[in-house]
Amino acid sequence: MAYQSSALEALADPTRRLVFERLRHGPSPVGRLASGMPVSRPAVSQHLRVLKEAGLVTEEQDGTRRIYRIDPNGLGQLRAWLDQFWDSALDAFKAEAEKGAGERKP
Amino acid sequence: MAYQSSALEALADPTRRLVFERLRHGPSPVGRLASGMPVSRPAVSQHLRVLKEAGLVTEEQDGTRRIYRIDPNGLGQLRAWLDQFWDSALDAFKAEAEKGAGERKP
DNA sequence: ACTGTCCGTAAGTTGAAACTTACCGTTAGT
DNA sequence: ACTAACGGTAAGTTTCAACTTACGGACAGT
Repeated sequence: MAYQSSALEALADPTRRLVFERLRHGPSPVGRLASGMPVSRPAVSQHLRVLKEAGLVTEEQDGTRRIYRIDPNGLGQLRAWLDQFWDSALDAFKAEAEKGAGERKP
Repeated sequence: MAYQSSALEALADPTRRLVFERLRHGPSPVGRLASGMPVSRPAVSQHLRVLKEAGLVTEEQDGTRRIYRIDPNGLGQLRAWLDQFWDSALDAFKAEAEKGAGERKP
């Protein structure tokens, strides 16, 4: 908890979303992620740090490189938060609709 | 489409999330939303505009006030995007796990 | 018509975050 | 040991968004 917020903030940035989407298809070292990106490698590195702190990716060392991959955990928490929100919002919507119908003919 | 991104960016801001969470329990005019908030009423107004442009809330005029309420539409799109992401990420995860198992005994 | 309430918008300030370049440590290969 | 590849971190710049105050327009009641 208080974890979805950082995940939300992490995914808000377009460049970071691009990094994340590249990881969607499988793990990758930093250099490969950065190549073909509109920003420099250090920038990608910094984005990866944010994603990691948000629990959205994990890092694994392999020799001189660091392999990053998506962490289903963080994504799951975000999904849970959204679902909960979705449910209560729909409840409020329904309750209000019924109330409105009651007021229509007083 | 290209709608989840603005929704994501909208919900990334803590104050805006606070506004949105207040609407979670039912519709409200701006003044009531702003009262008891850590920011001024104009600030809340500006946040509501962003939420509206992201398709997360709707606005209805009632005399001199504007009633804001959550728009399930925007929330649904965001949820759909996340679900899709979730699915493909899990697929990649599974595929990689199998590949890893195959490499374990070559 | 006058007054008060409600709220959106304009204009300006400020702090944070997304970049860049430069640098350094670590690992692997020869 | 030397060298090259890989990538994290420091420092500095710049852009942008979140706020403030000030203002004005629309509606409701008297």
